[in-house]
Amino acid sequence: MVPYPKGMPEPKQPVGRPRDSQIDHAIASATRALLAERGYAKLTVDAVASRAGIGKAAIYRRFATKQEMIFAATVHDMEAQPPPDAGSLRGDLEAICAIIAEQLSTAAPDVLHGLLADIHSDASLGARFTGTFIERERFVIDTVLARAVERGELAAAPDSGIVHALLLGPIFYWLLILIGDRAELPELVRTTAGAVAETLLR
Amino acid sequence: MVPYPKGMPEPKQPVGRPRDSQIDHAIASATRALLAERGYAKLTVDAVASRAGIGKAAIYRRFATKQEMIFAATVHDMEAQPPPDAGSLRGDLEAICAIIAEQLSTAAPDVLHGLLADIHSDASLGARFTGTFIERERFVIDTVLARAVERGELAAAPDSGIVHALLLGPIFYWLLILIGDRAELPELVRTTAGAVAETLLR
Amino acid sequence: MVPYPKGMPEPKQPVGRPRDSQIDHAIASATRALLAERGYAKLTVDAVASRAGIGKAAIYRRFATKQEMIFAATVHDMEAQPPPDAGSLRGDLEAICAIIAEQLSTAAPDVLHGLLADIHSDASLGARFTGTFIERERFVIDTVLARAVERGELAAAPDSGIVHALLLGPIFYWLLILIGDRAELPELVRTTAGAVAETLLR
Amino acid sequence: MVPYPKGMPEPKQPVGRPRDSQIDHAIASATRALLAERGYAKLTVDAVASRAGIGKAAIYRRFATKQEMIFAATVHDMEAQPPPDAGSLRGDLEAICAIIAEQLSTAAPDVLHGLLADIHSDASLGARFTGTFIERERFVIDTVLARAVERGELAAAPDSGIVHALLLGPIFYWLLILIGDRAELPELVRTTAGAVAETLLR
DNA sequence: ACTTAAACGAGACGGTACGTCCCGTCTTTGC
DNA sequence: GCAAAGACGGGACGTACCGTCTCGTTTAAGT
Repeated sequence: MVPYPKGMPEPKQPVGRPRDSQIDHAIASATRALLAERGYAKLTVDAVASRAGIGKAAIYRRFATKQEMIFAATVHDMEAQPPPDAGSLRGDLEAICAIIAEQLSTAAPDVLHGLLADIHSDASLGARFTGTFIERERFVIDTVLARAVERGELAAAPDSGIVHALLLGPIFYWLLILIGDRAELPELVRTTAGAVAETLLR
Repeated sequence: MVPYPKGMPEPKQPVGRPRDSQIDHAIASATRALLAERGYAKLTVDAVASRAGIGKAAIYRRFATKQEMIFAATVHDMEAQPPPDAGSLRGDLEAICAIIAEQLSTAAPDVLHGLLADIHSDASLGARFTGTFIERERFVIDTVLARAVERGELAAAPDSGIVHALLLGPIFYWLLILIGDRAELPELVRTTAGAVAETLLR
Repeated sequence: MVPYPKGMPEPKQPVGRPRDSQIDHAIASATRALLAERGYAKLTVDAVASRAGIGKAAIYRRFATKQEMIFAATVHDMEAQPPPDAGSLRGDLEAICAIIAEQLSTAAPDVLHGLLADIHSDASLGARFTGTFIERERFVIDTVLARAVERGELAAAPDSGIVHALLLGPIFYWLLILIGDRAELPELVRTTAGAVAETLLR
Repeated sequence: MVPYPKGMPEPKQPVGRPRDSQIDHAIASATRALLAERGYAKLTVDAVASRAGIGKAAIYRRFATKQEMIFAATVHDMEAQPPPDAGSLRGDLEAICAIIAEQLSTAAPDVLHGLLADIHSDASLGARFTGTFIERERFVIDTVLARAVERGELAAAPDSGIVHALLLGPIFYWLLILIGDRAELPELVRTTAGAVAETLLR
């Protein structure tokens, strides 16, 4: 995630005291710790500043809003993954699914819901979310489908939106709505990927 | 949905002026109207009271928190649907899927996300959500699967949790994450139900 | 004090169930008890009704406002005293002073201040207060002064307003502002009456 | 009056943004203006904040309750007056009396009563009131009496509490209870001071 | 070494909404 | 047909956060 969404059109010659990168880490750590301790709804910016031993201004110098701060602290390590290449459509789908399941599992459901709610309460945040997370997955799925066409597994690439929903929906539903047992995730991943693969392959 | 979550375990002999059921409706209507007009994040209790032409106390007499109020107003008319009986597993699954898609479509994504976030930020609300919406769907799915076993379509009923996720996950994902075009919902429903049916029937 | 300030221009033929006079006492008792326990500022009508074992409507059927209720409960037994006749101006003044001191001593300072504040926050209440309590005292003082003129102690009756203030002011100040020891009241009464008498007699 | 009754016993090194003293004045001004316009009973904290162009938090950062705020705003400019020295007991007493009459005349009776009621409904406010206003007057009276003893006017200083009540009681009674004409105040002051002086001088 | 511009901790600021409390009125059911 | 019980509209209270804004101090880079 971009650490300094505020400002910085061109990397102009810095003047004055530079930002302390330790503070970046302190903010992220404090945010994650407080999310784990008290949950998304009870997280306050003052508490983060206090826990991190810094002033609120240091936070708002880096992030425009509380939501940006949380976004950066939580999705920070969700680095973009290159499209998997397992050699078969089914293998690729299962890999995509497994990676998402793995990434989503690291956060508590209330945090994910809070984040999603905040994202969808504001059009510009929603656009950023779509432009990064959603587009990234769409690209991965498109790539995998294109390779399947190249390999001759598929005659033509189907609507990738629907494949996206079929493939990732069950994982989200399991983790966010059913709050299901994470031990069963591997089975769910396998079943989901299998169902999608068979449907696509007719 | 239970209209008076506050108090009253046994329906004891009422004394004093009874609650005005018109106010129940006025609260729910005003809440829904304001959610539609201004969105979940900008809904205030004062605005609901003002719009409904009542005092705030009448709201807090019925609901312990703003979240309870919204919960009641939005999940209120999601009346339980009896399990469909289309004569075939595939038909039943498609019917379940279509009903959920229909119900979810009536609410804006930001409302659904706000609701889910609030539900999962509070244990008691979460329990009530699970106890109503989730259990209700689980029962519907279990019934449909049992009938398929009776008809000989299935040898044994599979894990209904996973079926639940496979069947409803894509719809949620489409509406809540992808914010996809609702015109494509029928196709998504058909595809999803088909995929699940084929997977179950091997 | 007038027990039923609401309604009742003429004592017309009562229709229906008559008011329960026990309730009058219950209200007054509960009011006095709660004033003693929690003070004027924390007295609520609901608490009085609850303590008296009656409904709030029974209170508001008798008194137009909370203030009227307290007024009735606290100044109820301040029956009008006839002007004293001790045979001398000084004796009369001391008697007036002593009676007021005695009556004021029965109430806590916070109650008196609360009452006075409520009285002066509303013009109509203020008028009623002046029309009863103040006029009554003025009449007593005028009578005593007139008798002193008759007896030849005074050449002419002085401005009774100033005598009023000189005579009762120190008592009020002692009890309401200084919150002074009530054991010293007799001495204060004697000194005050003496000073006023000597001033009037030159 | 102490501007910041909340916290801070020793004047330790201030950290962070200091309080804006303009806001202190704005609060006091707005409070006084609204008291004059709408009366004590109809004064609200929101109205004060709005009139002063500040947030409610700025008020509650300075004062624990609405009452503290009003207390500070109204007793604020009653600056302590040094004991008068007119050369005679009678002259001094009349000066004391006149100063009090002057100060009390600036406020409406409903404000004074409201203030007194609030002061006596709370022990801590009452203590502060006694510790400032009452003690200050007591000191002035003690000083004047001591000087009269030095001058040989009095053999020994009498009980200053009783002198206090005799001297200021009539003024309070006239302004707060009788709501008497302020044009007659000078005469009342002269008469009262004269009566007290003659009584003390035998 | 000295200037300067920005970052820093602390916390006050305007604003908004929350959930509570109480007043005086209204509406049931039961005696 | 009045009384208790208690719901009702209205409105103020004091609290909690948000995102911004001073304060006085600290830290580098550039003179």
